[in-house]
Amino acid sequence: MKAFREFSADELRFVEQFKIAEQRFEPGQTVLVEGEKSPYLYTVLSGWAFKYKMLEDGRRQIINYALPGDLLGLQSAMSEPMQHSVEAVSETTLCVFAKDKVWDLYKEHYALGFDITWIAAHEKAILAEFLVSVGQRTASERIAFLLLLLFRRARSVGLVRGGMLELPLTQEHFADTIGFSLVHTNKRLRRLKRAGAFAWVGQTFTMLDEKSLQEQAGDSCSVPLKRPFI
Amino acid sequence: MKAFREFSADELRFVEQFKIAEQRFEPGQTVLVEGEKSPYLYTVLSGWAFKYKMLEDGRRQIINYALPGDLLGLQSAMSEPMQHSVEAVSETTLCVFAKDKVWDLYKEHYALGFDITWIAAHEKAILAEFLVSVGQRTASERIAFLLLLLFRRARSVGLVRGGMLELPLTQEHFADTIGFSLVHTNKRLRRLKRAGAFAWVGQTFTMLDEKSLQEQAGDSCSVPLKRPFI
DNA sequence: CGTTACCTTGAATCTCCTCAATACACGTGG
DNA sequence: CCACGTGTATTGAGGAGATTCAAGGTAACG
Repeated sequence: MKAFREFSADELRFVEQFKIAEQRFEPGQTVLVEGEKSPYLYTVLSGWAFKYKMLEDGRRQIINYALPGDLLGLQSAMSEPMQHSVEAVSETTLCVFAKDKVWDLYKEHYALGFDITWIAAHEKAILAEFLVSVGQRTASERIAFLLLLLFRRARSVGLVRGGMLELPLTQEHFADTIGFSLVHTNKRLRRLKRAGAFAWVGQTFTMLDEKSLQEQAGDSCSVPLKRPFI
Repeated sequence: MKAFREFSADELRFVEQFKIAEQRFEPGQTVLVEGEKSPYLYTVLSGWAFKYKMLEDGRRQIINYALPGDLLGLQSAMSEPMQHSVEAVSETTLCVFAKDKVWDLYKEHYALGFDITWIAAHEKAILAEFLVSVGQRTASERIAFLLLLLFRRARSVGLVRGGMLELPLTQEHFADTIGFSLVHTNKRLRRLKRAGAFAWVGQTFTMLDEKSLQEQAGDSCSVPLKRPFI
């Protein structure tokens, strides 16, 4: 849980009493709902979740994925209603914090406050990357880019062993992330598979040629991956 | 410049010595470059700017617009290289801060640190809205949505007088924001104009029927607009 | 008066969407 | 054990939507 930055003894003590509980969510279960205020702030301990927004007619856009170490509910921790919903993909364990102590965190442990800002800025960078992808890249590029991004993020938190990764997402998740229909996503994904830079059978993703995949993504996947906090 | 939150006397004093200078940029001038580190942190005092990323082959995605009150260069203020470039649209005046004092800000004025996090979280919300737009909405919806968003943000900082707004953007900016070609953007924009919810002649945008435009945007334009800091 | 920047429009082509059908794995209940 | 439903993956066909290419128009500016 604290594989990111070395805390001081003081900070450790604070974080420990800041933590309320751990909570488990089943696949498909909703963690947070757009428009509601949550009294809690979460971090992911294990599992995959995703943030999304829906339009009235059912269209869904996945905003970002949450892997171990990521924050959930920062807006609501700042007394704003949630701007998106969050759903668990796999079985997911979250660490629950009391949002009413966030203020104390800034007051008494400014370094932690700085870290939270850093995380928010970092997530902005990821959203910007997604935006470039959805706005400018072709279907194949978007898929390659998303696979690459997820693989690298997963690797950076130790989820990749021997080039293999347990990837619990469906093609529908992919479609709703890259902004194409499920059918079209499927067709382009099949083509990419045949190109051979990766294998994806069942829930097991295997990276075979990362450099090649990066070329198919139109290069540039430049998301920084280290993270300082919690 | 401080139309957002009431500062304490202490905070005011800090912000004033935190501020280094004011700097003016001409239309088209580049403020920050992706990949570089800037020793400064900026806020917009007047004018319009935009944040964007480019792909190698020249495709450009506009990430967000910066209006008076917005922060520029937060990542670089946290010792990270810039994740996007920034360019001035109109003549723009920026307030320049020393990034090496950001740490002091968190240490001695935690409320300001909290505000910065708030701003970052708020911009995440805007990026998420853009992502939904580019990923899910039709061309017409995207244009209507963007017009609505810009109009409301401009209004919230006092740039709208009598339903009229000086809008210095070109259709190319629009195209690169919503993820369509310039030609197609033009055709759909003309149609929207004929629908009559707004007028846009030269650089003058006039809102005629905000509710109607919101309907054409597929409703929901739910971006919060108040802002606490600087 | 020529250049530049921006807006506008048509035609041909290609991408992507929708509809529809099939296939497979899984779990459940008869 | 098998029939059945459900969720996911796959593929084809036809049509809507977007792209590119190309051409023309206007206004501003030196």
